[in-house]
Amino acid sequence: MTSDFEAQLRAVSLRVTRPRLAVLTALRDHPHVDTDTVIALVRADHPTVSHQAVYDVLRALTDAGLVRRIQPSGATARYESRVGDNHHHVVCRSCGAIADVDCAVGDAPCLTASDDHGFTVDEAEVVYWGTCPDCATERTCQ
Amino acid sequence: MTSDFEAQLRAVSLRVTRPRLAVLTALRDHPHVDTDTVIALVRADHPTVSHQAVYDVLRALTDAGLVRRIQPSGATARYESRVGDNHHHVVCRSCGAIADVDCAVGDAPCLTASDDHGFTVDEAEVVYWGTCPDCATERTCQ
DNA sequence: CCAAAAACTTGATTCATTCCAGAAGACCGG
DNA sequence: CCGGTCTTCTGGAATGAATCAAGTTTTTGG
Repeated sequence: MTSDFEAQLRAVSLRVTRPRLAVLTALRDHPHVDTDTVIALVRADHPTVSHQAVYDVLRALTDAGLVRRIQPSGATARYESRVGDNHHHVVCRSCGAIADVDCAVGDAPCLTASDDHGFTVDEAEVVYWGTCPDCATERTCQ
Repeated sequence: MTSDFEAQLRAVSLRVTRPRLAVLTALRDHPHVDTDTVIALVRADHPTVSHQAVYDVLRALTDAGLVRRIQPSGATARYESRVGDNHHHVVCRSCGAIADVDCAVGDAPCLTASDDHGFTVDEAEVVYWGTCPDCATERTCQ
Protein backbone atom coordinates (compact mmCIF):
# COMPACT_ATOMS: atom_id res chain seq x y z
CA MET A 1 0.00 0.00 0.00
CA THR A 2 2.79 2.35 0.86
CA SER A 3 4.63 1.23 -2.24
CA ASP A 4 1.61 2.34 -4.26
CA PHE A 5 2.00 5.84 -2.91
CA GLU A 6 5.72 5.65 -3.56
CA ALA A 7 5.04 4.82 -7.19
CA GLN A 8 2.49 7.62 -7.45
CA LEU A 9 5.00 10.13 -6.10
CA ARG A 10 7.75 8.99 -8.42
CA ALA A 11 5.37 9.11 -11.36
CA VAL A 12 5.03 12.85 -10.88
CA SER A 13 8.71 13.44 -10.11
CA LEU A 14 8.23 14.09 -6.42
CA ARG A 15 10.63 12.79 -3.82
CA VAL A 16 9.39 10.06 -1.55
CA THR A 17 9.36 11.33 2.00
CA ARG A 18 7.75 10.16 5.21
CA PRO A 19 5.45 13.21 5.52
CA ARG A 20 4.18 12.72 1.99
CA LEU A 21 3.45 9.04 2.48
CA ALA A 22 1.74 9.85 5.78
CA VAL A 23 -0.46 12.50 4.16
CA LEU A 24 -1.45 10.17 1.33
CA THR A 25 -2.28 7.43 3.84
CA ALA A 26 -4.32 9.83 5.96
CA LEU A 27 -6.30 11.01 2.94
CA ARG A 28 -6.93 7.47 1.75
CA ASP A 29 -8.38 6.51 5.13
CA HIS A 30 -10.18 9.80 5.79
CA PRO A 31 -11.62 11.52 2.76
CA HIS A 32 -12.75 15.16 2.86
CA VAL A 33 -10.72 16.22 5.87
CA ASP A 34 -9.41 19.72 6.51
CA THR A 35 -5.77 20.64 6.99
CA ASP A 36 -5.88 20.54 10.78
CA THR A 37 -7.26 17.03 10.72
CA VAL A 38 -4.59 15.95 8.26
CA ILE A 39 -1.96 17.32 10.62
CA ALA A 40 -3.48 15.41 13.53
CA LEU A 41 -3.72 12.17 11.53
CA VAL A 42 -0.15 12.47 10.29
CA ARG A 43 1.16 13.15 13.79
CA ALA A 44 -0.56 10.04 15.12
CA ASP A 45 2.16 8.08 13.32
CA HIS A 46 4.86 10.71 12.99
CA PRO A 47 4.67 13.17 15.90
CA THR A 48 7.53 15.32 14.68
CA VAL A 49 5.96 16.45 11.41
CA SER A 50 5.50 20.21 11.34
CA HIS A 51 2.30 21.90 10.24
CA GLN A 52 4.31 23.67 7.56
CA ALA A 53 5.34 20.34 6.07
CA VAL A 54 1.70 19.30 5.80
CA TYR A 55 0.79 22.55 4.06
CA ASP A 56 3.74 22.13 1.70
CA VAL A 57 2.89 18.50 1.01
CA LEU A 58 -0.78 19.22 0.36
CA ARG A 59 0.17 21.95 -2.06
CA ALA A 60 2.74 19.78 -3.84
CA LEU A 61 0.32 16.87 -4.11
CA THR A 62 -2.48 19.13 -5.29
CA ASP A 63 -0.27 20.71 -7.94
CA ALA A 64 0.86 17.27 -9.05
CA GLY A 65 -2.75 16.10 -9.28
CA LEU A 66 -2.46 13.33 -6.69
CA VAL A 67 -4.99 14.91 -4.35
CA ARG A 68 -7.84 17.28 -4.91
CA ARG A 69 -8.59 20.39 -2.94
CA ILE A 70 -12.20 21.16 -2.08
CA GLN A 71 -13.24 24.45 -0.58
CA PRO A 72 -16.98 24.95 -0.13
CA SER A 73 -18.00 28.55 0.51
CA GLY A 74 -17.37 29.64 4.06
CA ALA A 75 -15.37 26.59 5.05
CA THR A 76 -11.68 25.84 5.29
CA ALA A 77 -9.92 23.83 2.60
CA ARG A 78 -10.46 20.09 2.54
CA TYR A 79 -8.62 17.42 0.61
CA GLU A 80 -9.33 14.02 -0.87
CA SER A 81 -7.23 11.46 -2.65
CA ARG A 82 -9.90 10.36 -5.11
CA VAL A 83 -8.91 12.05 -8.35
CA GLY A 84 -9.31 11.69 -12.06
CA ASP A 85 -12.95 10.62 -12.18
CA ASN A 86 -14.61 14.04 -12.09
CA HIS A 87 -16.97 13.26 -9.25
CA HIS A 88 -18.68 15.89 -7.15
CA HIS A 89 -19.81 16.53 -3.58
CA VAL A 90 -22.85 17.05 -1.39
CA VAL A 91 -22.24 19.40 1.52
CA CYS A 92 -24.44 19.65 4.59
CA ARG A 93 -25.29 23.26 5.38
CA SER A 94 -25.75 22.37 9.01
CA CYS A 95 -22.74 20.28 10.04
CA GLY A 96 -20.46 20.56 7.02
CA ALA A 97 -20.41 16.83 6.29
CA ILE A 98 -19.29 15.96 2.77
CA ALA A 99 -20.17 12.93 0.65
CA ASP A 100 -19.13 11.90 -2.82
CA VAL A 101 -21.55 12.07 -5.70
CA ASP A 102 -20.93 10.58 -9.09
CA CYS A 103 -21.85 12.51 -12.15
CA ALA A 104 -25.53 12.40 -12.92
CA VAL A 105 -25.13 12.37 -16.67
CA GLY A 106 -22.17 10.54 -18.08
CA ASP A 107 -18.69 11.60 -17.12
CA ALA A 108 -18.85 15.36 -17.51
CA PRO A 109 -22.45 16.46 -17.08
CA CYS A 110 -22.27 20.20 -16.99
CA LEU A 111 -18.94 20.67 -18.68
CA THR A 112 -20.60 22.42 -21.60
CA ALA A 113 -21.59 25.90 -20.56
CA SER A 114 -24.39 27.53 -22.49
CA ASP A 115 -22.32 30.64 -23.12
CA ASP A 116 -18.68 30.52 -22.10
CA HIS A 117 -17.89 34.21 -22.76
CA GLY A 118 -14.79 33.13 -24.67
CA PHE A 119 -13.39 31.21 -21.73
CA THR A 120 -11.63 27.93 -22.39
CA VAL A 121 -13.35 25.66 -19.89
CA ASP A 122 -11.46 22.56 -18.77
CA GLU A 123 -13.33 21.50 -15.67
CA ALA A 124 -16.76 21.77 -14.13
CA GLU A 125 -16.97 21.60 -10.36
CA VAL A 126 -20.35 20.90 -8.82
CA VAL A 127 -21.31 21.37 -5.19
CA TYR A 128 -24.70 20.18 -4.03
CA TRP A 129 -25.94 22.01 -0.95
CA GLY A 130 -28.43 20.44 1.40
CA THR A 131 -28.92 18.65 4.69
CA CYS A 132 -27.37 15.37 5.69
CA PRO A 133 -29.53 12.54 7.10
CA ASP A 134 -28.32 13.12 10.66
CA CYS A 135 -29.08 16.85 10.65
CA ALA A 136 -32.40 16.25 8.91
CA THR A 137 -33.70 14.07 11.75
CA GLU A 138 -32.21 15.71 14.80
CA ARG A 139 -32.08 19.48 15.02
CA THR A 140 -29.31 19.25 17.59
CA CYS A 141 -26.63 18.26 15.11
CA GLN A 142 -23.44 20.02 16.19
CA MET B 1 -33.05 52.96 -8.44
CA THR B 2 -32.24 53.56 -4.83
CA SER B 3 -35.93 53.21 -4.05
CA ASP B 4 -35.76 49.75 -5.58
CA PHE B 5 -33.12 48.76 -3.09
CA GLU B 6 -35.16 50.35 -0.35
CA ALA B 7 -38.14 48.20 -1.31
CA GLN B 8 -35.92 45.11 -1.45
CA LEU B 9 -34.61 45.77 2.02
CA ARG B 10 -38.06 46.35 3.48
CA ALA B 11 -39.32 43.20 1.78
CA VAL B 12 -36.96 41.13 3.90
CA SER B 13 -37.52 43.14 7.11
CA LEU B 14 -34.15 44.85 7.03
CA ARG B 15 -33.78 48.49 7.97
CA VAL B 16 -32.86 50.92 5.25
CA THR B 17 -29.46 52.40 5.98
CA ARG B 18 -26.93 54.28 3.92
CA PRO B 19 -24.27 51.55 4.10
CA ARG B 20 -26.75 48.93 2.88
CA LEU B 21 -27.90 51.03 -0.04
CA ALA B 22 -24.29 51.78 -0.90
CA VAL B 23 -23.36 48.09 -0.87
CA LEU B 24 -26.33 47.18 -3.05
CA THR B 25 -25.43 49.93 -5.50
CA ALA B 26 -21.80 48.85 -5.59
CA LEU B 27 -22.77 45.23 -6.29
CA ARG B 28 -25.22 46.23 -9.00
CA ASP B 29 -22.51 48.22 -10.80
CA HIS B 30 -19.67 45.79 -10.12
CA PRO B 31 -20.60 42.12 -10.06
CA HIS B 32 -18.25 39.48 -8.61
CA VAL B 33 -16.19 41.82 -6.44
CA ASP B 34 -14.47 40.84 -3.22
CA THR B 35 -15.04 42.43 0.16
CA ASP B 36 -12.12 44.84 -0.08
CA THR B 37 -13.39 46.17 -3.38
CA VAL B 38 -16.88 46.59 -1.95
CA ILE B 39 -15.39 48.62 0.89
CA ALA B 40 -13.50 50.81 -1.58
CA LEU B 41 -16.58 51.32 -3.77
CA VAL B 42 -18.77 52.16 -0.79
CA ARG B 43 -16.25 54.64 0.55
CA ALA B 44 -16.12 56.43 -2.78
CA ASP B 45 -19.53 57.81 -1.88
CA HIS B 46 -19.55 57.43 1.89
CA PRO B 47 -16.00 57.73 3.24
CA THR B 48 -16.97 57.14 6.84
CA VAL B 49 -18.30 53.60 6.43
CA SER B 50 -16.27 51.12 8.43
CA HIS B 51 -15.07 47.83 7.09
CA GLN B 52 -16.99 46.10 9.82
CA ALA B 53 -20.23 47.63 8.55
CA VAL B 54 -19.54 46.22 5.10
CA TYR B 55 -18.91 42.77 6.52
CA ASP B 56 -22.12 43.02 8.56
CA VAL B 57 -24.12 44.27 5.61
CA LEU B 58 -22.82 41.59 3.26
CA ARG B 59 -23.69 38.91 5.77
CA ALA B 60 -27.15 40.36 6.42
CA LEU B 61 -27.88 40.68 2.71
CA THR B 62 -26.57 37.19 2.02
CA ASP B 63 -28.69 35.69 4.79
CA ALA B 64 -31.70 37.59 3.47
CA GLY B 65 -31.05 36.28 -0.03
CA LEU B 66 -30.54 39.70 -1.64
CA VAL B 67 -26.97 38.97 -2.63
CA ARG B 68 -25.10 35.79 -3.30
CA ARG B 69 -21.74 34.84 -1.94
CA ILE B 70 -19.27 33.12 -4.25
CA GLN B 71 -16.05 31.64 -3.02
CA PRO B 72 -13.99 29.78 -5.60
CA SER B 73 -11.27 27.57 -4.14
CA GLY B 74 -8.26 29.50 -3.00
CA ALA B 75 -9.79 32.93 -3.41
CA THR B 76 -11.43 35.37 -1.04
CA ALA B 77 -15.20 35.70 -0.90
CA ARG B 78 -16.92 37.57 -3.71
CA TYR B 79 -20.47 38.82 -3.93
CA GLU B 80 -23.03 39.53 -6.61
CA SER B 81 -26.51 40.95 -6.59
CA ARG B 82 -27.93 38.69 -9.26
CA VAL B 83 -29.97 36.13 -7.37
CA GLY B 84 -32.86 33.79 -7.79
CA ASP B 85 -32.06 32.51 -11.27
CA ASN B 86 -29.67 29.71 -10.41
CA HIS B 87 -26.94 30.79 -12.77
CA HIS B 88 -23.33 29.72 -12.48
CA HIS B 89 -19.81 31.02 -13.03
CA VAL B 90 -16.69 30.58 -15.12
CA VAL B 91 -13.50 31.36 -13.24
CA CYS B 92 -10.16 32.05 -14.86
CA ARG B 93 -7.40 30.01 -13.23
CA SER B 94 -4.85 32.59 -14.28
CA CYS B 95 -6.27 35.98 -13.30
CA GLY B 96 -9.33 35.06 -11.28
CA ALA B 97 -11.80 36.81 -13.57
CA ILE B 98 -15.38 35.66 -13.18
CA ALA B 99 -18.19 35.65 -15.72
CA ASP B 100 -21.81 34.58 -15.47
CA VAL B 101 -23.03 31.43 -17.17
CA ASP B 102 -26.64 30.49 -17.52
CA CYS B 103 -27.70 26.95 -16.93
CA ALA B 104 -26.93 24.65 -19.82
CA VAL B 105 -29.99 22.48 -19.45
CA GLY B 106 -33.17 24.13 -18.27
CA ASP B 107 -33.20 25.92 -14.96
CA ALA B 108 -31.54 23.42 -12.67
CA PRO B 109 -29.26 21.24 -14.73
CA CYS B 110 -27.42 19.16 -12.22
CA LEU B 111 -29.76 19.49 -9.28
CA THR B 112 -30.50 15.78 -9.37
CA ALA B 113 -27.56 13.89 -7.99
CA SER B 114 -27.14 10.31 -9.08
CA ASP B 115 -26.85 9.12 -5.49
CA ASP B 116 -27.51 11.68 -2.78
CA HIS B 117 -26.47 9.49 0.18
CA GLY B 118 -29.69 10.46 1.96
CA PHE B 119 -28.92 14.17 1.75
CA THR B 120 -31.76 16.55 1.06
CA VAL B 121 -30.31 18.61 -1.77
CA ASP B 122 -31.76 22.08 -2.30
CA GLU B 123 -29.16 23.73 -4.52
CA ALA B 124 -26.51 22.81 -7.03
CA GLU B 125 -23.62 25.20 -7.43
CA VAL B 126 -21.46 24.88 -10.52
CA VAL B 127 -18.06 26.42 -11.07
CA TYR B 128 -16.47 26.14 -14.49
CA TRP B 129 -12.69 26.40 -14.37
CA GLY B 130 -10.71 27.56 -17.35
CA THR B 131 -8.85 30.42 -18.95
CA CYS B 132 -10.32 33.77 -19.88
CA PRO B 133 -9.82 35.25 -23.37
CA ASP B 134 -7.24 37.76 -22.15
CA CYS B 135 -5.08 35.18 -20.40
CA ALA B 136 -5.45 32.75 -23.29
CA THR B 137 -3.85 35.17 -25.75
CA GLU B 138 -1.23 36.89 -23.64
CA ARG B 139 0.77 34.85 -21.19
CA THR B 140 1.62 37.95 -19.23
CA CYS B 141 -1.81 38.34 -17.71
CA GLN B 142 -1.20 39.40 -14.10
C1' DC C 1 -41.05 63.83 18.69
C1' DC C 2 -39.60 59.72 21.90
C1' DA C 3 -38.21 55.34 23.21
C1' DA C 4 -36.65 50.68 21.91
C1' DA C 5 -34.20 47.98 18.87
C1' DA C 6 -31.19 47.42 15.24
C1' DA C 7 -27.12 48.93 12.94
C1' DC C 8 -22.66 51.31 12.86
C1' DT C 9 -17.75 52.82 14.59
C1' DT C 10 -13.49 51.82 16.49
C1' DG C 11 -10.12 48.76 17.91
C1' DA C 12 -8.57 44.37 19.22
C1' DT C 13 -8.48 39.40 18.26
C1' DT C 14 -8.80 34.99 16.05
C1' DC C 15 -7.41 31.58 12.84
C1' DA C 16 -6.00 29.57 8.41
C1' DT C 17 -2.32 30.14 5.63
C1' DT C 18 2.18 31.80 4.14
C1' DC C 19 7.00 33.49 4.62
C1' DC C 20 11.68 32.85 6.24
C1' DA C 21 16.32 30.88 7.63
C1' DG C 22 18.58 27.11 8.91
C1' DA C 23 18.79 21.82 9.48
C1' DA C 24 17.67 17.37 7.70
C1' DG C 25 16.73 14.08 4.27
C1' DA C 26 16.42 12.13 -0.57
C1' DC C 27 18.59 10.96 -4.70
C1' DC C 28 22.41 10.87 -8.33
C1' DG C 29 26.90 9.58 -9.70
C1' DG C 30 30.92 7.37 -8.46
C1' DC D 1 28.19 1.88 0.00
C1' DC D 2 29.35 7.20 0.20
C1' DG D 3 29.76 12.17 -0.41
C1' DG D 4 27.65 16.28 -2.87
C1' DT D 5 23.75 18.73 -4.21
C1' DC D 6 19.26 20.03 -4.25
C1' DT D 7 14.78 19.42 -2.45
C1' DT D 8 12.17 19.12 1.59
C1' DC D 9 11.28 19.67 6.51
C1' DT D 10 11.52 22.15 11.18
C1' DG D 11 10.46 25.92 14.12
C1' DG D 12 9.00 30.38 14.66
C1' DA D 13 7.29 34.68 13.09
C1' DA D 14 4.21 37.27 10.01
C1' DT D 15 0.23 38.12 6.98
C1' DG D 16 -4.50 39.03 5.99
C1' DA D 17 -9.39 37.90 5.73
C1' DA D 18 -12.83 37.66 8.84
C1' DT D 19 -14.87 37.90 13.55
C1' DC D 20 -15.67 39.58 18.27
C1' DA D 21 -16.69 43.20 21.76
C1' DA D 22 -18.07 47.70 23.93
C1' DG D 23 -20.08 51.77 23.24
C1' DT D 24 -22.48 55.25 20.12
C1' DT D 25 -25.50 56.49 16.40
C1' DT D 26 -29.42 55.79 13.51
C1' DT D 27 -33.79 53.91 12.13
C1' DT D 28 -38.51 53.11 12.92
C1' DG D 29 -43.12 52.37 15.25
C1' DG D 30 -46.17 54.68 18.26
